[in-house]
Amino acid sequence: MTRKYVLHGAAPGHELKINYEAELNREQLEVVRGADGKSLVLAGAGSGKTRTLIYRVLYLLEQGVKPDQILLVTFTNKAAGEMRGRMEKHLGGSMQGLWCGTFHHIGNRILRQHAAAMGLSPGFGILDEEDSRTLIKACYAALPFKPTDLRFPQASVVRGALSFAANTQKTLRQILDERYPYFSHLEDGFRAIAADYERRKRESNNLDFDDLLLTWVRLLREHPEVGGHLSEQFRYCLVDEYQDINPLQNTVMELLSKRHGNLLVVGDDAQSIYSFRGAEVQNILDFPKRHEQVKIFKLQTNYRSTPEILALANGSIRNNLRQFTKDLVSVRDSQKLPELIKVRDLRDQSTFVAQRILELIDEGVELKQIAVLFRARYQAAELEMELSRRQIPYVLRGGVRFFEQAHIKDVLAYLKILENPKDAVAWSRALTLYPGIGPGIAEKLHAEYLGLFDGSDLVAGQARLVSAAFGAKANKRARAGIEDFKNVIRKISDPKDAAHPDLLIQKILDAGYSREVLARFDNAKDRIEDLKELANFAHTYKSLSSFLTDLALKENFRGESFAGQDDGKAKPEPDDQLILSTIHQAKGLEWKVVFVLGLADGQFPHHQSKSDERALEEERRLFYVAVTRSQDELYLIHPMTRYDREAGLVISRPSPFVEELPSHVYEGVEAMEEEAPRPSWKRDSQERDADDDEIISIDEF
DNA sequence: GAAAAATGGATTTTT
DNA sequence: TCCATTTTTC
Repeated sequence: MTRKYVLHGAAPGHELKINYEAELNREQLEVVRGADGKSLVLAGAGSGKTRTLIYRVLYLLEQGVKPDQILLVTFTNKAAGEMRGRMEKHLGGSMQGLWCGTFHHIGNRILRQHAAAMGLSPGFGILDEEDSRTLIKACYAALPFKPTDLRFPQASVVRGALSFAANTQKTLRQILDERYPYFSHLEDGFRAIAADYERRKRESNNLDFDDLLLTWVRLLREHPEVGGHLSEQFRYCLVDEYQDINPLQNTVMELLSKRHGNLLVVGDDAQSIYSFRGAEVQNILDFPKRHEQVKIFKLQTNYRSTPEILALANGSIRNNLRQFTKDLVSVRDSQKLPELIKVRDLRDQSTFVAQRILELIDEGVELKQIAVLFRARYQAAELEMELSRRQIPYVLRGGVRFFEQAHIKDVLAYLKILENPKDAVAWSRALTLYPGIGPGIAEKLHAEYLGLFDGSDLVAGQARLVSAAFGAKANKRARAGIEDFKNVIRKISDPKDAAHPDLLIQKILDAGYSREVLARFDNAKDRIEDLKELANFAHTYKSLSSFLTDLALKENFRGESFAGQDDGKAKPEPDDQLILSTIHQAKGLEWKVVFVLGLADGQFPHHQSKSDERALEEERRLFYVAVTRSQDELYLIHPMTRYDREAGLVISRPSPFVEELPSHVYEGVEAMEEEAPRPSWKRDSQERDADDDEIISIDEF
């Protein structure tokens, strides 16, 4: 994709001259030209799904559809970002008003426009998962009984249940029966908390993630004039990764496309891996049943993987019962078989992977064309140490999100107080940083502040807030902290600074938060660096509100630079790095060489999913996703033992997903050390350092 | 009674 | 390592 199509002036579409026949295959061409009305595209892994969607959009533009009449919804920020990037390449830099983003992004944008209709202040804040949990915790006060008496579940469980009900559009009763039968008798408690949670969100002028979608649906349903207008505007609705859409998201799209019926959904049921968020594979399977006259397209040519890799993927996924049958065909030449590597333990797993990667580099493979995938984050820990020892640069995707780290959120809490003084969550977070102040006192202080005046404007109330009288009633131990807090507020309350979030962050650091970091965290230096980076990032924003909103909805990872947002001063990272990623994070991506870790029984599939057939099928789809990321070489690693805290060293069988494969689709290989066996888990670090360059011989059997 | 310190336990995947 | 619960302190 090196050619560019530049749009000009008022009728952008007419400047597009694309040779579709030359750039697309027949299957893709049919979609691009024919997917009007209700259309379902079943796209196999590596079949050029994104490409097809992009060309569909270009085609629509060429037909004279205005960019802002097109709504392209994707599932993750990463997918949205990639789509936007590739589209901009085609369109010469500008999206010309095209709506492209995640559900939550677009919901947010629409709700800001129509806040008044929904009784919201346009400056509403967004609670992330942690904020939401904190607020729910505070709601336990509303319970008619003591939580400990009835072994009432934790806030995260309550949040999970409420969120699941919202996303699946089921009642709390149903969710409790289906997913939390052991809490089924506590429905009243859940309800009491839910009611109080709603109240507190309203009073603090906040929405949580689910509210962005729920309120959007309510807007469409309860305000027909707005709903009609929006449906009129978005003449073409396209949904990517449709297999991961949950009923709530589906409702949004159904409502938006009701008038014109132009709803194109693209997905691969074999890659549905988000049921924990309420996605149901049944949703895509039933799409043709839910609508009349659905056009069904299939993209079954795989451009990514070798026939050998595809054979393994097909051999696995056909064990699932719930699926459309697809017949993926590779266009690539035959190469070597995928390998199943048996290693003794986790340590040997790391050693093997690191060593094989070094060999691949010798063979001329670039690091960035190699990925190591795993089921769960912690599985990468051991490998990370090994890579550091061998000085192999890597990026870990799926770590703690940059913006969700404690120190980042602490600083953001002050900004949120400025932006939305009613935000009780932010007040509590900032105040409880100070010694002597806990949640109880924080809540009282916030109430006192709100009582000072109508609470709508921090700047107006600032004089009273920072006066000597404020907080004088609190107990002695809290006094010093309150004064410190007032001091920070005093420094950041200059209205002139509101347009400069970076300045505000700097002031918060100077006013004492830097000291706080040094006192509280052992890796304080890194964290202060993070905060400076946050300030750099903030520099590109002209208002506090847009900065905060973007952060709440943006996916950004530690170690990843804020791509495209900074002013050319990208971090001095080598651009050739190994990728470590959870399988979930790897969806939609591809690499020449892929290693999959931990293919042992009990690790993958995750042991909790083994009893449930649906869950097991989802795990198998996860395995399918992992395998189909690979273009040329695939290594499945099976650690033959694992260390159990109680039982000691335990033998693990290979993953059932490997055992059920026909034996001709892979080659079994054993990786053993030459020297005498020794129990690796008993060795101390000195010994480990000593044999950095030991050699493993790889013998086929 | 509330906050701080100490202890114990567990850890899938994400907007 | 991070979080939640229990114990200790003010």
